[in-house]
Order: sequence, then structure tokens, then C-alpha cells
Amino acid sequence: MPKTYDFRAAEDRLYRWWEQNGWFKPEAAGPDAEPFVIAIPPPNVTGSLHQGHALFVTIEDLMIRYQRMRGRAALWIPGTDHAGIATQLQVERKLREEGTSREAIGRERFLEEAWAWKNKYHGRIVGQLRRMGASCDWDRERFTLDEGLSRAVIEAFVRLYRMGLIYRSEYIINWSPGLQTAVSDLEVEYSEEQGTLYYFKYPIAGHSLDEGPGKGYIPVATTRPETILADTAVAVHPDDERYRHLIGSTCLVPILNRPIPVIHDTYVSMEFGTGALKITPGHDPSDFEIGQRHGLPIVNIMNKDATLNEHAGPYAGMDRFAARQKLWEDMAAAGLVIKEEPYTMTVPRAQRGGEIIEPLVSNQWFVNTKPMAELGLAAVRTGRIKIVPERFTKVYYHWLENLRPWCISRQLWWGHRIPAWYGPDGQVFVARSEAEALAAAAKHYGRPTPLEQDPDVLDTWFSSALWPFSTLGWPDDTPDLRRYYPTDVMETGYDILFFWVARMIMTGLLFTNDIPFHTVYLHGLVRDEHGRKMSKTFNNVIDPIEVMDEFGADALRFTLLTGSTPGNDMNLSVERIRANRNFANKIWNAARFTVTNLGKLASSGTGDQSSAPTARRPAATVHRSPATDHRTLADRWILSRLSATVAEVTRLFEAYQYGEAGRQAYEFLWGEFADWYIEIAKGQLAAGGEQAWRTAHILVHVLDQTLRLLHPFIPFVTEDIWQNLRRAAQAAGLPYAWPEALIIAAWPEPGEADPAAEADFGRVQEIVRAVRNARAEYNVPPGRRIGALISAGDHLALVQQELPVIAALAGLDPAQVTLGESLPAPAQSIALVAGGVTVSLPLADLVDLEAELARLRKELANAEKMAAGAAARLANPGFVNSAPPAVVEGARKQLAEWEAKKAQLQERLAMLQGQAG
RNA sequence: GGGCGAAUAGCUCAGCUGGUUAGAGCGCCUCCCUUACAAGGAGGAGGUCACAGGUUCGAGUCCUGUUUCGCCCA
Repeated sequence: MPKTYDFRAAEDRLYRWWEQNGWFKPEAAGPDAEPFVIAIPPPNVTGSLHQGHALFVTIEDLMIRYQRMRGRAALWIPGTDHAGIATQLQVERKLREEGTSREAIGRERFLEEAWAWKNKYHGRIVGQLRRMGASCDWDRERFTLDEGLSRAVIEAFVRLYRMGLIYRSEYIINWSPGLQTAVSDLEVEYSEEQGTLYYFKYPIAGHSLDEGPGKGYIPVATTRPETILADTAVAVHPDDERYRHLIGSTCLVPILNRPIPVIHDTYVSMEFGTGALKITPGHDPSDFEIGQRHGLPIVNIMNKDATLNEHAGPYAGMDRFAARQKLWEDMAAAGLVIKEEPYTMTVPRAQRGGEIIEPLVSNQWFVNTKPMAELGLAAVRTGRIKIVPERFTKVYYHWLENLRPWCISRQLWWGHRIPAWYGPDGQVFVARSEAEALAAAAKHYGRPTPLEQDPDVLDTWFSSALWPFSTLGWPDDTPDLRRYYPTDVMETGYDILFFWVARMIMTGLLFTNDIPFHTVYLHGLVRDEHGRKMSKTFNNVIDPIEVMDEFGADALRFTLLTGSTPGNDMNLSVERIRANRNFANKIWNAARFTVTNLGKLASSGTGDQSSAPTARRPAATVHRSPATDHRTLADRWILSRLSATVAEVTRLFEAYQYGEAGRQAYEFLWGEFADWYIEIAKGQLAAGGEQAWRTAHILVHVLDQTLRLLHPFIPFVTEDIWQNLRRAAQAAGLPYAWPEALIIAAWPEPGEADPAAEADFGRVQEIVRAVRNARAEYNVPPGRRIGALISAGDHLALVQQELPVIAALAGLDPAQVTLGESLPAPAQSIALVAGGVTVSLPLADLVDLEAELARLRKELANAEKMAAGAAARLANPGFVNSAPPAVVEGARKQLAEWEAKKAQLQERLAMLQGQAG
């Protein structure tokens, strides 16, 4: 094995190997395995991988790989989204660059262009998902506009229509003038912006402005003066003394002099503005509602491109903002202007593009989502569907409880064409195909009648809403649908809880009579290292592809997984990715150590069958009987720690605490296995014979199990290492059951805990740390082996047995170590009280008596504080009676340890003080 | 206006159902190219866990309020 891990050589090779062996397919688990299914949140087919994708790919792949290792028939259905608006904009831009336009080439050719565009970019995004290690079943890949999914969309539309849940209606919608289409409520964002509140006089018919407010005119304020041209009423509050006498009279629309009534409505706020409200049902959602209540006519003054139309009189043809200015000037000239004042207003802007949205009345298709919302609410309320983190359930409820009709028609070409046809008289025929529609028309009219299909397409989210079952073959009753539906987990960002998750739940319940998944796992947004949104303008984008080029996919994956907690945004920094690249290299080298030593052992000839029978046993036996045989303390300790880690990591996986699970495995591999066990293993391997074989076996076992725990996080490096380990172990003749690949290896089961070994080894660690610390403090050269005098008290047997380990790790010379139960320490030495023993380091040349006294007093003060703390707790009857016995027992042990330490320190101090005095 | 989240070391963050001396990475200081790894090793400095109350034998963790920042909905 080379000295550093080369992810460049490994990633692509391993991915292809896994895929070619069919391990991404659920069938690899056998026909009886219980399925575990995730449907991918389909990325925009023409998009490019960003950190949001990287995060969901990583989390979902982790879930899939974990369940696969647990023996489930893991199926991750990949796919892409046609992303109506986004894609159409891209293709239109391309056409513009070629000097043409969609209008010029027509619908059919435009769609050809769009498909070509899709085909061109599909490979890019899919290749990027693979690059991340996504273990999807690519044979089951779907696209929202492919034949099967289109059938699902038509079926859903037709069924909803027949149930009366889809209808066509004139209603106020959000119009995007730039995109030239309607968008849904969710696609509008509201921003607080500095604007102007315009005050003006609404003239009362038959009176002169000179008669003043309440007689000649009504003062009114608006933020959008151009909409005055579409006013169809002026409204006042019925209780408003200033205006109530005017109710029923007639006003004249400025400039146009169109008569409109003065009405009353309690919606009007007497405090805001002038207390009188102009009503524009054609261009304001609230006014639309008022208009409906009062039966007001609707005037539409706007064209699709936000210029004004013929109803705007002299302003026809002008842009909305130019018209605003011109109208205001004309009104000023006519003496209608009162004043202007600065005003902070809420401006609706398009989520995509950011232009100002115009509310206007238009004929569109809507889904009445109310009945489905009830189903969606019940599914979560009864616990059939669980949302992680739980706090999002409240958000979910609130949204579903206040659901408005969903506008699903889009004036685009790229998408699912609405399956509705119109007869010559406007009669609507909704059908699964044109033939079916024509047949219905023939029946309706009594003769064959030509029909015109609705030119609009459906909101992209309409097809996405069917994703968990349409990808499995619905509406057909396919084997996949039967075996893999409902899916298990829907993992996606909290930002599309409404857009997507809620709608999938609703349609799933309606069409499949089942929940589409039992768990919704929501992740947060990926931001830059200081919490700012990544954007090209800030120049703070961390491109996942660039990062993978530099540090490897595993480094990025591990960073994304361990840097976040469910539902919370995460800040990503390149430094952290670099640190995790180093982690991959650390595992690589721990394995290199093991592999190298296996090779040495095998070639040394000390490990043949006859000479080392006890070492040649299956891993399971080594694992399950940690206290047997000739195992060293370190062996027993690392096996016990492995068991604890396996149990803990598994528990955290089950609790969706993936970040913490990864950190635990990291800490075990680096902080315990590499830092301690490998160092000790060096001595055990040098001992040769059975001892060496046993050590090798444990090294292999611990590494194997830890690689399994880490595989869902960092699949490439773990598989690569594991294959090296497997080869080396097999070449060395080590008896061990090896599956073919780590990706399909079984998830580890925890072995038994060995608390005695952990306690004893803890003492060894404390002693080693204390000596290392003293060496550093007294600047003992690292290479210099020093002597020691150890008073071990009750722990004599332990220290005696572990002396070689302690000496090796702490840089002691065993020949110069004196060991006893209680030994008088030389005056010119440093006394360390640790792990229940006193270690005296005879550093005569380095010791400063006063400094040593000060150090010991500081230590003693700390020990006294700790002992007093423990004693105080134990003296409290409330603690002894109500705390769990294990906690009380722990406190007792602590107290004993600190008391012992106190005594040892006091003894040493007394001796030194005697000397000094 | 309603709701949610965050506030812990210089920076970025963990800390799950309350229970030893609150952890990590990066940065910083000292030492070391020791035969797995300098993408490394050993040691160290650095925190009144935003603030004020409360519950509890015990609070970074639970409750109430306050402040600051962010997000969602209207």
C-alpha cells in the first residue's frame, strides 16, 4: 500500500465495480429481504451539482448503505426533474443567442430543442451524482417527462377532474410578466422595500373638488397609482363618521372619469392611510375578495407583458411603471394630488428571477386541495407519517390548515400538456388522450367535432407530487409498485416541505390509498463558513466538484454529514473538508500498518497452523469472548471499546443522529484505535509467535468492524482499505470470514463490554499521560528514556503486568524502573499522582524544589476541591436517595479516588517540605 | 402580527432521554521528520455554556421572561 491514500485512483474504479456487480440493486439482497426504499428528490435535469444536492445525496446514500448492510433490499430510485420554467428559460436563451426565439420556431420545434437540451445536460448531473458515490439503482432511473410518468400525470389530472377537485376558473393569480406565465402562491416571495404612499383626491360625481374632503372628494392613498385606472369602487368602513354619509354615492375614476360606487366593508381600516380604500378587484388579491363580496365588476388594465391595455385609456401601451409616473403627473395637473410620503411596503417578487409579480385576474386551472389536506393532516396527526425533526410538524399543520386553491396551469411549452380539449363553443373535454376527448365530443355534439387542446402545461410540482409512486409504475399495478411501495423515507430540504413533501403526502393518500413514506427527514441549507448564503455575487460558493477534485468525495461527504444536525442549516468550510481528507488518510495508514505486519508475520514463518492454533479462529470467537485466552489488557480494552462504539453508532443511526454517529466512529478510530491500540500492538507484534498472531487478528477485526461502521459515511476509502485488508488477511492465512465487498458486508453487532479492562486500561492511560506531561513540562528530550520509581499500592499487580506497555508509551527505561507497593521517593524527583499510583521521576538535574512544591500544591488544591465536591453530594440525602444507584456509586468511587490522590500528594508534600525546611 | 431556530474556546460547530473535571476540527504556544501516517506524533494555553429568574439532590441540557441574529407564515 502506498504511503498516502489516492482517492483519484480509487473512486471511479470502485463505483463501477459496485455497479457492475449489481450491488446497487435491491435484488442483491434476495427475494425475502424486507425492502427499504428512498425516492430521490429529482434534481433539475439541466442543473449542475451544488452543495444542496451534495448534502441530500450524501444523507440518502448513507441511509441506503446502512440499510443495505443491515440486510434490507435497499432501493434508491434515481431520477431527474424537467424543471419547467428553469429549463424553458435556458432553451430560450440559447435560441436568442442563435438569433431566433420560441415564437419564431413554433411549439413543435421548440420542444425538439428542449429535448435535445435535456439530453445534452442529463449526463452531467447524473454523472455528478455518481461522483458523490450515490448507490442508486440506475436501471430504475426516471424522468418526470418520460412516457410512464406522463401517463401518471394525465391519470392523476383526469381523476382529480372527475372527482371535482380540479377546475378551471377566472381568479386572481400571480402573474410573472418576465416569464409570461402564472405562478403559484408558493413561487412568490415578499420583500420589504422602500416605496411611496401616494395620497390623492377621489372626485365625487356631481360635486366640485373645492367642496373639500367628504363633500367634493374622498382622500385615498395607494402604493400603486396605475391601478387607479382599474378601480371599480371606493370602500369605507361603515362606522367611519367621516365618510358614512357618502356610502351609495358615486365617484369618478381620475382621468378616465368612469363612475364607480362608494361601498362599505369592515375590511377597511379606519386608521390606515386616509381611512378610505380604492378597490381594484382586477389587480389586488384582497380587493378581489372584496369585489366578490360586493359583486363588483373586474377591470383588467394589463397586458401579459405588464404594459397597459386599452382599458387604461390614454395610458394604453405604456409600461406599468412609466404609466404610474405619467398618470401621477396628469393627476397633479388636474389638482387631484394631495401628497406623497415615503413608505415601507411589501413587494411580491418572483422566486425565480426576482421581478415584481403582478396580481391579475385570469382563466387558470386550479386544484381544490382542501379534501386532500384533510388526509394529509390526519396521516401526520395519527403518527402514520413521522417528520424528523419533530418541530416541523407544526409548520406542516399550519400550512395544510390554511391551504388555498393551487394554480397548476403554466403558460409554458416545456412540461406536461394539460389533458383538456375545447369544443367550438368552449365546452371542455378532459380525457386521457385526444382520441378519448374526440369520442366524448362526438357523443356530446352528436357528430364528430374538431377540438383544440389547452395550450398550457402543468406546474412542475404537479408531476413531482406523484413521484414516490409514479416512479414505481403507477397507475399500473406493477411488481415494483407492489414490492417497493410505500417507500420508507423521504429525505429532502425543509425549504420544500410545502412545495413537495406535503403534496406528495396528499396525492399519495388520494391515489394509492396509502402513505407514500412513513418518515420525512428534513435537512437544512448549506451556507458558507460564516453562515452567509452561497452566491456568485459574494464569491463564496464552494463548488462540490472542485472540492472533490481536491480532497475526494469522502472528505466532502464526511464533512456534510458530521457538520450538521437534522433540520438545521450548516456552515461549510474548506478547512473542515481538508481535515476530513486527513481522516481518510489516517484510516488508510492504520490499515497500512496492519497490512504490512500481516505480511511480515506470514513471511516470518512463525504463524503456521501448528505453531499458533489459538490465534487461528474465526473472528466471531475472538470477538465474543474478550476475557478468555491470553489476551492482553490492551486487547481486551480495544474490543470492549469497539463493542461500545458499535452499540452507540447503531443507536445513533436509529435515532437519525448521523452526525453524532460519524463523530463517534471518528473518535474511536483515531483517538482510541490509532493513538493507543496500534502503539501497543507494535510491542505485541514484536513479541512474535502466538502473541503476534493474536494481535494481528485483533487489528484486523477492529479495523474490519470500524470500516463497516464508517462505510455509509465514506464509502470509497473504506471499501478500498477493506479490500486491501481482506487480501492481506487471506494471503497471511488468517482465518476470517470475508464477504466479497464491504458495500454488502453485514452491519456489526456489538460484542460484550469488559468494564474491568476499561477501568484498568484507564489507569494505564492516566499514568502514561502524567509521565508524558511531566516530560514535556521539564523539557526531557523525546528520545531520552528515563527511570522511575512507582509506588503502586493496590494496583501493584496491574502496573507490574502492564509495565512494558507503560514504559514503551511513556518513554521509560524498564531496566531503571523500580516497582513496589510503597517506596520512599528520592528527594530530587518529580512525584506524579495518577491512576491511583505515585510515579517518581528522578530528574535530579532538572528539579527545582520550589517549583515542584508549587506544582504539588496546585494539584492538591484541585484534588481537595474535587473530593469536597463529591463528598458534598454524597452528604446530601436528596442525592443519595433520588439519584440512580449507578450515579451514586460513581460518586463514591470518585470520592475514593480523589481522597487517595489527596493522601498521596500530602505525603509527598510533607516529605519535600521537611527537606526544604 | 403569529410561529420556529440559533446564541457554548479566537473561528466553525458537537454535546442525544438532566448525572464524573463541557468536547472536536481549524487557529495559537512548546517539542519531535521515533521503523502506519508531517495529510503525522507528544504536550499545552484558551470557555462565569447570551442575560435574569425558576424547577430539581443535581441544569449547557427542562420551564418562564429578556436581548441579539436568522428563517418561515400572514
